[in-house]
Amino acid sequence: MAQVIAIPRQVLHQEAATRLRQLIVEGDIVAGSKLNERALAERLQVSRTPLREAIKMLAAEGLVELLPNRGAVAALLSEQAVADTFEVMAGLEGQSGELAAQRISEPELAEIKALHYEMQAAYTRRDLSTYYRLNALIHGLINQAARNPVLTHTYRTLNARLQALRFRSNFDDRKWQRAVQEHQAMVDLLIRRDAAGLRQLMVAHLQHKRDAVLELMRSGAGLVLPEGGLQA
Amino acid sequence: MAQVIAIPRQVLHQEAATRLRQLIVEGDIVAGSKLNERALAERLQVSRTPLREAIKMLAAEGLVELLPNRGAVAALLSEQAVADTFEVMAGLEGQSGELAAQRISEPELAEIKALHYEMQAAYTRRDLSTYYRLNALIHGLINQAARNPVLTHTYRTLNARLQALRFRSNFDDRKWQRAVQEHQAMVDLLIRRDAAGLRQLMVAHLQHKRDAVLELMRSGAGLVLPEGGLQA
DNA sequence: GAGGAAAGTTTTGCATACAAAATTCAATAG
DNA sequence: CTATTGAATTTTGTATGCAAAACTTTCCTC
Repeated sequence: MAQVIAIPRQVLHQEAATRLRQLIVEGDIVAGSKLNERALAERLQVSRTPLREAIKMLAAEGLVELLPNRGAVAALLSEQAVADTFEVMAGLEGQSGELAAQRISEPELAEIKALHYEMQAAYTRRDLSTYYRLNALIHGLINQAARNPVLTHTYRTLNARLQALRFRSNFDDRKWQRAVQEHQAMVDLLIRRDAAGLRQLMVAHLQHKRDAVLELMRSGAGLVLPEGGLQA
Repeated sequence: MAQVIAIPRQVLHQEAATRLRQLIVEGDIVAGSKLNERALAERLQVSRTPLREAIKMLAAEGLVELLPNRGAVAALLSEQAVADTFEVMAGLEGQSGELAAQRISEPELAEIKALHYEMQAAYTRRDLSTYYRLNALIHGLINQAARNPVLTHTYRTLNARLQALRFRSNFDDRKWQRAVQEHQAMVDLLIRRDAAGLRQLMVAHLQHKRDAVLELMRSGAGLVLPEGGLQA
């Protein structure tokens, strides 16, 4: 029997959804901007039919807002919506921490420790980009360690909305330092398998992050603007 | 200027999504069954295009599972998936309770009290159907009182998946009685604005509900089967 | 009768065509 | 110059047609 060579090429609407999600989360499509179907279809090299299906999926994920008869826009979060989202994220992170402390394996914990040291190095160098990448990885691993796919999915979906904001909230060095200290405490609590303690810490950690982001939103600074910045 | 008479007729893909969601959540479409596009389009009186868009939305909500090149099926939750979903729901309900205790208004509290008494009446009559309706209303109002639309949306989405199971978990009278007692305690804690207490209680309440549902799933009983039941 | 290939049928996935709604733009009245 | 009306254009929403994949049935071999 001939070996089945599986070409893993996804169906087009999945492919389109993945790429469009990436465009929005990474800020290539600016929050609030209109999604022109013809232009996007051209850009993604698909016809409008699978693209529209992809847009509907992202709308259900909250990354896109549908305006009946007027198409779709990349979701733009109000200050209140950001606060609300962080409030829920704090709960989900708290639960992640609580469950992770109960369920994490030694290899997982070792990896988190290693990433934590790398992150400390990035902090010492004030390398914000690397810091952010490692920070996201650590939070993701803690979430994974909670061993609950529904929690992971819910967490990732909400997180994508926040990432689409493209904020970089630790420009304030005092806050940045506190975040690093909190991360150190997370590792310690994980080692001690202190579920209640880790929950509490992660809720606080997220609240601090929320405060930093809201402060930046209010000041209008810190948001990574697209090429060309804002037009008058 | 002539008054604008808004005919609130939704666009077809929204209409289709709403009706298909209802069909799945209410059990008219059995969990695990295949969604035939032609047949469904016929049933909903739309063409396949908006129906497919609706299916993609429900897939993103977790009510439908997409099988590439093989269409879609109404999501069927494994025992593990049910346990995971309840675990997250417990966290969301706990947070709802915590926030509601801090933010609920007097009229909202009064309405919850009233519904609670009605629910006690339904319990006394062992009127399961009315009990379930009121129970869902009360949980929904507590969630609303938390004043966080993101929390509400997340809660509703996950809840829809569980509702699609069509379980009726309080056949065991002891468990049913405990649930009613817990509801009484919820009202008391809301009156005292005891946020931490209500969080704790609602987490426990959901854990008990999870246990009851899982027990029913394992026994195979208690699930409301479609007309005709299971075929061999 | 079991197993398996091949033809036939159904169903999904995608592109396209067309209708309807919204937007743009120009012309004109005030 | 502003506002408003209405035509022209663009864009969205839906239906349909066709190709490819999956599924079913038939028929043949052993």
